[in-house]
Amino acid sequence: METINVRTRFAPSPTGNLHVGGARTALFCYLQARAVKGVFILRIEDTDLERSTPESVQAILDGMRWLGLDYDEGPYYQTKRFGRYAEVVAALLEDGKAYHCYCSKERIDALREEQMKAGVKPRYDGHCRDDAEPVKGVKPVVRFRNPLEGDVIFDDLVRGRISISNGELDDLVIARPDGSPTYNFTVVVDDMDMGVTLVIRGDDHINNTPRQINIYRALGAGLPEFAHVPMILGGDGARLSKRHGAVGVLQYRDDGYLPQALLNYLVRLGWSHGDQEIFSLQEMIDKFDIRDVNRKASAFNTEKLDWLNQQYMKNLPAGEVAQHLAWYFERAGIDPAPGPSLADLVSVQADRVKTLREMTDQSRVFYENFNEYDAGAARKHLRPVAEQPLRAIGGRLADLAKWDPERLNEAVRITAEELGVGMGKIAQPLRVALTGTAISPSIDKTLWLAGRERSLARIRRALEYVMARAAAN
RNA sequence: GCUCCCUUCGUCUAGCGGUCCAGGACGCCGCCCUCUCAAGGCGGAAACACGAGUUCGAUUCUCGUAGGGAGCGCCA
Repeated sequence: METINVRTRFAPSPTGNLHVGGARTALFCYLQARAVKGVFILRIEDTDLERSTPESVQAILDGMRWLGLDYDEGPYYQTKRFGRYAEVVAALLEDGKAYHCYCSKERIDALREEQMKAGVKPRYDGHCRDDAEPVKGVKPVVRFRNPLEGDVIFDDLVRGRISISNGELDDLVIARPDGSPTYNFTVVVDDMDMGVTLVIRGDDHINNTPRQINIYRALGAGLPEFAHVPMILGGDGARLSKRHGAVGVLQYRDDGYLPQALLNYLVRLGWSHGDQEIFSLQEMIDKFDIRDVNRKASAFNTEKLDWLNQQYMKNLPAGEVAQHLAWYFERAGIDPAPGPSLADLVSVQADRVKTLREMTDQSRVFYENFNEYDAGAARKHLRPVAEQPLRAIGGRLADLAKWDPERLNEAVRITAEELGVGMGKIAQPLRVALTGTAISPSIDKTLWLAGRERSLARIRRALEYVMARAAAN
């Protein structure tokens, strides 16, 4: 595997958005290719015309790009390769390695039902396998002539040796009456034509592998290596589905996660490197080996993703995080121009929130005016006793030479000392005055982000509120 | 039903016969810090599914049992 040009591929079918399970498979394919300086191919398996949609194709492409999983070849589309599949089917037919089958769906269904009832594995009985009579008016399907005897054995890079008897397999349909090819056939032709040397895919395909291997052999093609990675389950241990909420990669983007964080979370699902939790993309590439992947399905845990996301928000350069944040601001309709730089904002907010979306929501107040005070916060902190502290700090701030966190902190501290009260007596009313709520960054940082003009105006407004309230009593 | 596969704290995992009365991380609990919320520091509770073997010795090897997953399409 490490000696010659490794070629991996990610081959999703565009019947929905790129979900986290697929994204992790794509990540593994990507990492393995990069780790050995191989080639990573993207192929869209869109032979199911009924369920494939252009929107899904776009969602997959967008998801890949957002994650930064760039591919070296593709995207290839199976729908553009129908001519090639027909050619291979014809060759197989010619060689007697496939045959026409005229059995009706009704017959097949009845057969299956019978077999299930008899307690055996349902499979095609080979009715048309040998010299079947063409049935007038029936367009036949093409079936692959699977070997009757022997076992198919392969050494899966993550599962180890897997063996299944040909007696368990049947003659699968490789082309429908209209000539369109089926999945198990197209993958083989594509992987062969595209020179794929390592097939990494979900372990829901493990049962398909033996029959695909038989097709490779019939085609006289060399076998790629296989690595079947376990699935990702929902937080409740059940198979991941829409009822688990966010399953699409782009949903995580919309919810405020950094692509680095999601990638980091995903790579640690089923893979590890000692006790290390945080991996840059480069570290993943350097340390990843598909053979180290676990066999067990793992449950998706949003709390840990949240933690990772915060780690990234805190530790990435603020300017880099700010670039992502700008996207959320735009989406939320916030103009960043009248407020602090987004990098400054990130440096203050990163360790207080889990997502960029939360950061956006909690930062609006530094860019736009708020309409009213949070009722509970105002009741508790904007009381008549707050008048003196607010006046004192307001006066001191107005004269402050330079508006930076150090000086601001000092101003609040000195004011508290002069009034002979604790920091909280100044900070809390001030916090509510500045943000409308009792929750915000430390008071010096809050002042800093709000800026001089805005802060002074809001202190005046709070004083009016306090006095009006006093007068009302 | 049949075939294939899986099984260490709630979750993600380390462990590749003795170093394990099982280590790390998230979460949880407690304490500290503190102008709110966080972040941070310190500490704590928490797991080898079960039963037989093999072995001087099994979390680690083998076989069963139980539980779970996937597949059995003219879907991919």
